Amino acid sequence: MDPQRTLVDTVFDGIFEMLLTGEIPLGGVVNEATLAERFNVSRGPVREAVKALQGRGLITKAAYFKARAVDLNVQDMIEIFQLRECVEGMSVKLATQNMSDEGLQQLLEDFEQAGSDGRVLDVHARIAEGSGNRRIQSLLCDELYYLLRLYRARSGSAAGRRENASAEHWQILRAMRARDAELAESLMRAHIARATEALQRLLDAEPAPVSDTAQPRRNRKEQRA
Amino acid sequence: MDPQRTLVDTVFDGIFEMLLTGEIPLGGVVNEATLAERFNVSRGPVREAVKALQGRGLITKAAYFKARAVDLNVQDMIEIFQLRECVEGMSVKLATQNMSDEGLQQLLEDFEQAGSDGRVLDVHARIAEGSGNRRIQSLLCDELYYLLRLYRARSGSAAGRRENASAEHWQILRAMRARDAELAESLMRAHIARATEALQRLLDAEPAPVSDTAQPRRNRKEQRA
DNA sequence: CTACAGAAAAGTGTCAACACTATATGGAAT
DNA sequence: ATTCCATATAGTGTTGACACTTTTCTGTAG
Repeated sequence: MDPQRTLVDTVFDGIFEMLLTGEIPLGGVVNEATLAERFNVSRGPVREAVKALQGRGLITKAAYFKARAVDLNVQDMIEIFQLRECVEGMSVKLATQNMSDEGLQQLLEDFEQAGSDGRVLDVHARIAEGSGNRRIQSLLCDELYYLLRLYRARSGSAAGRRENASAEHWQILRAMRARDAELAESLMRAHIARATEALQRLLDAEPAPVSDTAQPRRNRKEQRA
Repeated sequence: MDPQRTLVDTVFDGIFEMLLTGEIPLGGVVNEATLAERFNVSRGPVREAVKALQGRGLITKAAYFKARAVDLNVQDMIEIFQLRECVEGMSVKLATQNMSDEGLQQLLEDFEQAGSDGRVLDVHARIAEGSGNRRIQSLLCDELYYLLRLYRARSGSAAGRRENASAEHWQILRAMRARDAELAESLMRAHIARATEALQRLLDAEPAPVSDTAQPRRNRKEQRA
């Protein structure tokens, strides 16, 4: 009666964990046979898990070539935050229009309870849920979520998290309660744009990225999609 | 030396074609063994292709349950267009800021050449390319592209395509040439929002969706994620 | 006739072996 | 020493068989 976890799910989580801890370095190769042995499964489930991770953008791979973990640099994060800026903006706009008074009240109370830090990301997830748009919710909470987690885990977790984020969240929630969708969207976009700017400064200051890639010497045919 | 097509790619395209033509009806079941026989391959490649299609949102599936083709209704399309509205807006904003004068000039000329209709979607793709944000480009041109194509193919292709889209495209391109990023974004968002409104009218008028699902009777345990 | 339980059938998940491709190795020619 | 080619090795792609779960079928009790 449990949601029936298959081996692919286990291996998927396992590989993601290995990425988080750095057991698989960013940009490092991902060997099917090794992983199969590691998890005591056949190569089949590993292949499917790798393909799923590929779909989430965490692993890159071309036919007959070894798979590599994604090499997250600051530029990539900036692009992700640019995408988040507009989507989170639309998310809060729709949520402001669609959420019930009760739901909004609940959200405010829960946020008050949780305290300033701790579960900052939860606010964004709750808003995405309230948007009523499942595709936006999936994009923010599933697809981009893994990339953000991975980056924060491997980059010292400082980047992206900021001091006055909590105050900005309060501003957004107030705009939502006032049912001012346009304002809420503007505030949210500014909220995320500020994080993007922090990344931009990081990029200007430090040319060498977070990656711990053991850059292999390029082989003849490797310049392929 | 070719980009090395694997059987998974072939089957992926084949299944997508079957969805476009309606050989697999929307919401219909997708049987691994049948498809394997159809394409003269083993079930392995089929499984991986199905998983890839699942990643693109074209097929839904839970462990040990039969896979089903997505059942695209108007509500789903509205949600996709809401997402597109904000992302295409950001896309054109970034493109206006980042594209070179030469690239922009080229884009204008190509659009003039192509005539009013024909390759309307190409403009959006070119702009996404010019945004310099690979994640936005991938979202618009890869992930959402398949869903749009499928919907247009199976819904009589009328919805989403509008008469004065070409004029609106010209407006956007003019704003880009004037390097007015804010205006370009506003125009693009309005451009797509108009399509969303058309869908909204469709939803109000016609409660019965496009789907040709042969709704199977619910089984005991099927209420699962 | 309907509802339920158990057995049969169909379908999905997993595995281990084999086929194909890319990478690494070693030697010959320059 | 360096470059090139042939060969060996490692790794990925594919397959068919088997294990597990779901779905359907069938008979029985109410």
